[in-house]
Amino acid sequence: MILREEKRSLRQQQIEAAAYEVLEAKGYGGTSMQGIAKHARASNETLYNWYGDKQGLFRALVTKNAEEVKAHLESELQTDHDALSILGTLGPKLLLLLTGDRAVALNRAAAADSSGELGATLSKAGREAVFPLLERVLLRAQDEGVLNFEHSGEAVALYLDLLIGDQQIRRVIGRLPQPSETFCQERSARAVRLLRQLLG
Amino acid sequence: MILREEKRSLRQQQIEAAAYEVLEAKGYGGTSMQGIAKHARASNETLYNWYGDKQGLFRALVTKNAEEVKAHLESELQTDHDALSILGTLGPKLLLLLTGDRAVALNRAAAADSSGELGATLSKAGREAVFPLLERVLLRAQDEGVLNFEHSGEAVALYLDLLIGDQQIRRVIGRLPQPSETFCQERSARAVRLLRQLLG
DNA sequence: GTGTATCCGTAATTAGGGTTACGGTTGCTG
DNA sequence: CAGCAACCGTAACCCTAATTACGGATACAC
Repeated sequence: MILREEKRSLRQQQIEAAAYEVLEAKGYGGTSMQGIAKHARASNETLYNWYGDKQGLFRALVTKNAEEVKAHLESELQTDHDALSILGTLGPKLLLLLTGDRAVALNRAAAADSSGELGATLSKAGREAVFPLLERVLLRAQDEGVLNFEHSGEAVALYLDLLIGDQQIRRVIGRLPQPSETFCQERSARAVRLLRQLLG
Repeated sequence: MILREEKRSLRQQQIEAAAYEVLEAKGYGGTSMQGIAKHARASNETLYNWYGDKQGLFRALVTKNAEEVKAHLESELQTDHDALSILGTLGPKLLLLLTGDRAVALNRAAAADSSGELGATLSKAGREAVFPLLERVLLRAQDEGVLNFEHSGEAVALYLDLLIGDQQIRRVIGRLPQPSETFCQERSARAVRLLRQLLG
């Protein structure tokens, strides 16, 4: 006997999954509420009742995706491995998520959103949420005597430059395919190696 | 007595300038041929006669912008300064151009273009054209005994990671304002400093 | 079983945009 | 000057999409 709230939540997940399929297949410009409704076997009226308007639906997509990413990465922090091992696990995952089809589609939506709202949401719940996680890891590395830096914020920014660089924008404009897990592992290992050279 | 070709070229520049104004103000999704025509005090018919269709107009914008950027940077290479001085001049300019309003607008257009054509044009005439310029500078730095690397392509990629990092995507999704010239100078200097630490 | 809220499938309304077309004006050439 | 090409300003055609509305079906509560 599923509760009403749970049933609705389940239905919303189905609708949101359908939205991602349409978004990834057709881009933001090619994604209509009607298209999503049809794909999800839902009605326009339900979408508008639940999300308010198109922007509201996309706000929900961005917000929930970022929460999932954050939770996923945060669970990596619950280990008592040493900091560089955590980076070795976290780095490839982060890069893979940020360059995955879903993230690319959401970034494209944000690029097309002239209100700036989706970009703000994407960034606040994305990079800006991940930043303090990474900060904790790098501070742990400093406690362990592996890295040495004065400003933890700058150390994190450097790590992100080395890990991500311009991979995202090149994905978003369609110039890079989705990277393999091997590539992400290698690029993450390179980032850690270079970080140690610079801050070790 | 202006020649007919020159007059047309001049008129095209006016139309393209108007296109940029609309594009930067309203984003790609909010930019219509009618809007550009009106802003440029031109007719739809002229636009379609000269550019073929909307995609053709944007292709021209991307292509011409990239040519200008490349020529601008290439003129920096015609000096016989030492390599790191050239990087000191080239780096800030490149970063400033890549994060300027025009580049951001074009990247947004490319992100919205599901054909992938604008992204390909943007990248081929942008990053992929600048890459060999930078390669020549870094090879010059190696000749001068300042840097030492095995693969010049990797050295250039590292430099771009350090110079640009994720500045572009964050501009494109609306999370960063246009950076100041001072910021670009500082970030360029940091990139050179870190490059020397890693490859010096 | 009855009543009601919710949802689906479908359609309508409104607005906007890509592209083409047209009458009139302008500019150039012979 | 006459003829013609090119361009402007305007409108038309066709299509798409955001949002709202409606009849009917479904599910739930009493």
